[in-house]
Amino acid sequence: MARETVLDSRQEILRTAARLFQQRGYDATSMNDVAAALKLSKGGLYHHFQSKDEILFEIMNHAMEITEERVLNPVRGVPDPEQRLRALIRLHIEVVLSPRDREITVMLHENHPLPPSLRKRINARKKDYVHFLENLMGEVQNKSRHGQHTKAKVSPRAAAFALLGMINWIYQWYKPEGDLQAQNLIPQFTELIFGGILA
Amino acid sequence: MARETVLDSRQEILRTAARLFQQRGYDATSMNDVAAALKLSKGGLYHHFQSKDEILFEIMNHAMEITEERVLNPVRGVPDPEQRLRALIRLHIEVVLSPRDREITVMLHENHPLPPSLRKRINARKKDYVHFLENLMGEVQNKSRHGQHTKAKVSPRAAAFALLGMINWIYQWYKPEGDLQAQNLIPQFTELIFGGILA
DNA sequence: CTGCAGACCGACCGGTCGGTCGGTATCTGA
DNA sequence: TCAGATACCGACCGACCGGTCGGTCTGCAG
Repeated sequence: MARETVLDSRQEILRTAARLFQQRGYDATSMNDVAAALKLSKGGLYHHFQSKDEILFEIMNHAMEITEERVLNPVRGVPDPEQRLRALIRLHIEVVLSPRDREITVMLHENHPLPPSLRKRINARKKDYVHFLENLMGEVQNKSRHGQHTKAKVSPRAAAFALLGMINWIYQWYKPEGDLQAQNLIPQFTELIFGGILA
Repeated sequence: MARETVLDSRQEILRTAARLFQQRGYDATSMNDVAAALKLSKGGLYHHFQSKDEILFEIMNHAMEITEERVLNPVRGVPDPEQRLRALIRLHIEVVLSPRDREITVMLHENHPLPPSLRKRINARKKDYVHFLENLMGEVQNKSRHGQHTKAKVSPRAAAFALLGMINWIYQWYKPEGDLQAQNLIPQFTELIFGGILA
């Protein structure tokens, strides 16, 4: 029981910290702010985490685990490459837009403050994602033009970075009350990518 | 003559500050750092600028002027919508990747630290750019399917945000020594967008 | 030669930051 | 019941932050 409550405390701290970091930015959020939002003293907060860096790292690591579980794992189960890419686009957009998963936005925006050793570990996980997407792009292109001897105009790598940019930039302009919402966004970005990589 | 040297000083400070802000981040760069890089004391630095915020605002404003002069103005001179969009993509990518224009990256990344009143002024200029691009996307689509009664699958607005995301995200992963350089990037992103919006 | 203005210095200010620490309240398992 | 572990408090630290200020140096106009 003790073990679980310890983990629960850490998780709750991370959730609150992620919310504040997303709203005000990492540097502009003090440990006092985080503690106060949890109705805790700063000393109490340092009982659970060694440093502010550790909190940021755990948030980012959690963000990578969220992408793993909510995007990559479901997607791996889709046999057809084209459907797999369609699923990835949809799930990735949903994760970025999910108000529940503020860790994602923090991970996308706050890489500077992390000390180099921790940043490398996050970047390694990001690179795995890029490679997965790059391979998937190649598969979709190969399958679509199987038999034909034409070559795709857009390389899988460029297409992967383009898609990541489109989606990961959403948090910079998206307003939930705006006229461009998730339901419109998913099919449109999907069409755009498929039209682009199969051209 | 005096007037010009004053402006030169301010410009040189802004250039150096932009470089440091881009490398270490705005919050992580102290006014002492900026002053030291200019071989100046902090007091001397405050002779030219009233606050750190003012420096950041001027950098961002300068970034918007760079886009105006190096992207929008040249592009406005292109009569054909399709060629206009092609030019915009190329010039926008070149500006983002130009090592000389570090202000752009700072503007893309550091919006949080700006006080609300100044941030609104920057955001207003950004919105103008989005609207310009949105209209251009619509023009290209209309011209391409003139006579046909089909409707484009991707709205101009979604396409505009997608393109901005693709390009503005580049600074997050681009390595000048990498295998994906500006010369490869420009035609590939161009193909991807045209394939996508005309699909 | 003089006097003034702009450029600049460096000591200093109040405040805040991340982080520490000694001590206490609370809970748990034997 | 009681000992020990865990959770937590709140005062505190040194460093550093953005910003100020009195004063000095220098170059130019009259």
